[in-house]
Amino acid sequence: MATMTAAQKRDRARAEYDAFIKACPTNQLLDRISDKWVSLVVSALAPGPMRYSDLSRKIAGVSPKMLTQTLRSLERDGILVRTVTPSVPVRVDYELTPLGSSLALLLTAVKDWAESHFDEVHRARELYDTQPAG
Amino acid sequence: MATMTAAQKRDRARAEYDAFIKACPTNQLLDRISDKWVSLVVSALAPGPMRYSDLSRKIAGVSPKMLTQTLRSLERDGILVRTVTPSVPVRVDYELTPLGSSLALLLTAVKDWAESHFDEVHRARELYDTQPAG
DNA sequence: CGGGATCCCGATAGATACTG
DNA sequence: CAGTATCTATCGGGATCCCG
Repeated sequence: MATMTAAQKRDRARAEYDAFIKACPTNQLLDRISDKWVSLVVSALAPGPMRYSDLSRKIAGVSPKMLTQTLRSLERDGILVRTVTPSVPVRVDYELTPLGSSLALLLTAVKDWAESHFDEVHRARELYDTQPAG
Repeated sequence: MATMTAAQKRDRARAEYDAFIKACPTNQLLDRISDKWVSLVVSALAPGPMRYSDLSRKIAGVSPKMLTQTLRSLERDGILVRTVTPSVPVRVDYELTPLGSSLALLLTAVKDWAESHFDEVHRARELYDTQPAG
């Protein structure tokens, strides 16, 4: 059993760590924001409501599965609302909630940071890449 | 070949879309921020420099591989600096750069948003989950 | 039109073991 | 102590088919 000690210690550490992560709202929402499609959907909806097919056209590279999946999770989180109009061909509209709009603002802040520091990062990368191995 | 048309169309769309993504600094940095370990490392280093082993202890659930990988990419991006002290047991310190500190600030903003809206999201989720299927 | 269900694959996180 | 190398399990995500 002595050989498992280290692994088990880390296991326990991870358990505590996981609890921390779960308890921490930041990380919960961080991986929501981080999701590639989430930011695109939120940005796409920021100007106003859109239909499903409009979204899939505007976002272009997304598969129906991921679009639906993203929309559902965002709906669940109260980021947007889904409105079904039972016309002959069903019509579904998606629209940001106030919460969603505030998320859009946060994403804007991230975007601003990214844009204002992008060249710095870029230069750092080039410098790093030209370094000799040692 | 006619059967591939739809897929190929989407493929081309994805290609253009990918180009857009690559050109857009926001997305580049967004998936940096979004990375689970990045936020933890940056937060850990915010108060001051730390050694490799200190980091691995403080962050707890991380494997050496991921820690190194994360540290390297952050170093490359100019978020932190790596200082090697060739003592008898080698000593390596990691420290945030000014750029890294500004990233820490951004993460704080994200954290603030997350904390102030977490209960909203939580309520939305509960509401959503209690909805009957239809 | 707007999805749900299913299968499948490539990427990647993480464990483990070894090295300077 | 500070990593590196390798292998595997997991999973996001795309393709496809089908339903309401």
